[in-house]
Amino acid sequence: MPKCYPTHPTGGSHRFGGHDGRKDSFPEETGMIQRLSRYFLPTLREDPAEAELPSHRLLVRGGFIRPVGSGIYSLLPLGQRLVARVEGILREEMNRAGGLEVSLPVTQPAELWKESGRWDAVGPEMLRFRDRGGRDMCLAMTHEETIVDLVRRDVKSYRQLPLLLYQIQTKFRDEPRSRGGLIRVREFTMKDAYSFHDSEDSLEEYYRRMYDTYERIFERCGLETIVVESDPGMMGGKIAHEFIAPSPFGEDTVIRCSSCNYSANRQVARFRRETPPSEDCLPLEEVATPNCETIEEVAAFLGVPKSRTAKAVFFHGKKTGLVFGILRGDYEVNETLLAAALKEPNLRPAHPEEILASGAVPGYASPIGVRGATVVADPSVVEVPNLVSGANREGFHLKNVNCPRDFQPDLVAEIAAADAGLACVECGHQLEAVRGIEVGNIFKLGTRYSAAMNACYQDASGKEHPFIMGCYGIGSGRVAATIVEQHHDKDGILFPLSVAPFSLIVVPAKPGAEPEAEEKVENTLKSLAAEVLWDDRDLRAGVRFKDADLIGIPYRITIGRRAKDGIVEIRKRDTGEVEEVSFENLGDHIATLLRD
RNA sequence: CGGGCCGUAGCGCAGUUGGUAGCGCACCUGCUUUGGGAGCAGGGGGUCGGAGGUUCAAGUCCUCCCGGCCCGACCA
Repeated sequence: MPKCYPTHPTGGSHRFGGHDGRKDSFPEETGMIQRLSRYFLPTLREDPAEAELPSHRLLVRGGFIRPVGSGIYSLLPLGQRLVARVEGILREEMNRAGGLEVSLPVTQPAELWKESGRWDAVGPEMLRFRDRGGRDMCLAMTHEETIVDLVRRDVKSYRQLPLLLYQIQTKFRDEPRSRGGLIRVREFTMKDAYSFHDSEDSLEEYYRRMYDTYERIFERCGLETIVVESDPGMMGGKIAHEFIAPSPFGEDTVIRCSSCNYSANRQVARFRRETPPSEDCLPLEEVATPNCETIEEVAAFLGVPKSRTAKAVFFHGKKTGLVFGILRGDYEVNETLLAAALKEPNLRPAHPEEILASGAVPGYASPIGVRGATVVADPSVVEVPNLVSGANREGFHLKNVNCPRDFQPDLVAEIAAADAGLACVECGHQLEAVRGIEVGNIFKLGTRYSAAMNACYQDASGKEHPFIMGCYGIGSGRVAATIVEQHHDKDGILFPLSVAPFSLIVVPAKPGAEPEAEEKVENTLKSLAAEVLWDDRDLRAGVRFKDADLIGIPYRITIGRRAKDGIVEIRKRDTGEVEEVSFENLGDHIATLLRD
């Protein structure tokens, strides 16, 4: 018999980037039954040593992903199917919202980034290199510049607006610290969308639409999320929201009110300061406080509550120079709020020499007598009388410091970080803190990029205006990993049906032992067009049950003991409940299960 | 970029006062097993992260470098 090579059913390599299912959820494979003996599923019996997060552990162990370098992963067939399912949902919902799919390059010339000003503004997280002609290039970490360039060339009239374009594309950010498997990587795939408008109202309409679309997307993915106000950061927008999936291993902290619906990323969260005690201003007094360099030590030494002390924090801004922040001793500074108050994009902790040069003494610092620093005071120190503060002299503090009698801040702004237990800025009720993973974000960009890059349309009177823009991102790999974070147990993953790489796994207790039963089940599944993994491996049933549990396929059909009576078992992965179903009822039964 | 831990077979690990490399799982062969990670027998697989040094002799001691993980700084 001549050896022949099967033609690949999908033909050619139309999926570039490797992570980019261009079709919705494998339609060409609908109804497929994949023999596990012919699949590539290297599961591990033991947890990989370096993995800490459940999703990292389970995705490596379950044969979904393998590490290639720091923050760089390959997707194996099962992982690729998982991500493709997530991306299928993203694509369906973006299309439903009126989005048009495009594909922008990952490798980009520096010119576009120089036009927007981000070539210099963005730090080492952008990977830069030169091509053979010596031209500056970079790997895209986001695509505002490219999309603006695309649109400005061919969209000239308000009649072409609004326009919503999106892509599902690889991005590269050279994170200083990648971690947690697919949760925080350097190379990742993201659904990013950009909208173009001729009015704020139109932007608002689309922003709202994307907000609703995101809620649908995460619900379909089986993810619980909290929507919060967020910091526009380097995107330079005005209004932004993040979708945070609660998880004990999340890197973001959501501050939210348990009474009203206030919620915000801790980076921008506000809170209501307590009403300050009303006291007469007492005379300033210097007291010796040897070896009291922290608020705890000073408060304990002098026997005053921390809330009656003032804490000094020092930063250095590129534009501002030395920044002296002062807030109530029991609060923590929020660097994001401080930077925003100063309109200072580049804030870093100050070096000791810089602090000393201003006349302030670290550990014993107060704004009194400090020169050459921008003093930013939180309202808490402005309102509270008779505070304990440093004397700018080693080993001494001042009692009864009062603002503005003793010092006059250059700026009064809320720079204290909100935290659990403080009062809600809206209703005064207690705030709570929740850890979570940011799975999506939406920004109102305004004209930040269109103005810088001279991307304009003409209005009805022929006048030119820069596009008003919004942008909307969801990391597909991160969503996949977050689903695992929210859906697993001690035995493995519990995929929601909507994103499961396969809907069903068939495990014959002894493959080949009941050929008629296997054939009946196979024909039934084919007629249902279900996506099925069929575990025909020559392994003990127990091993295959363990693997089935590990990889989280929602339903398992076991062909076993009662096959000769015309009965198989259907086991639900998440509840473990088992039903016995006859061959005659199998089709209807599974159809019902897969419909929900 | 700072602090901590760690690099030995595909995975998980052991390796004593320095003496020429091991265990479990996985893999290959055979037999027995077969509904929750089987048993026996045989077998393959290692530049011990890399470079330099000390030594008669280095997985082990010293120096430098590289990589990984965790915490922090940073970031969306």
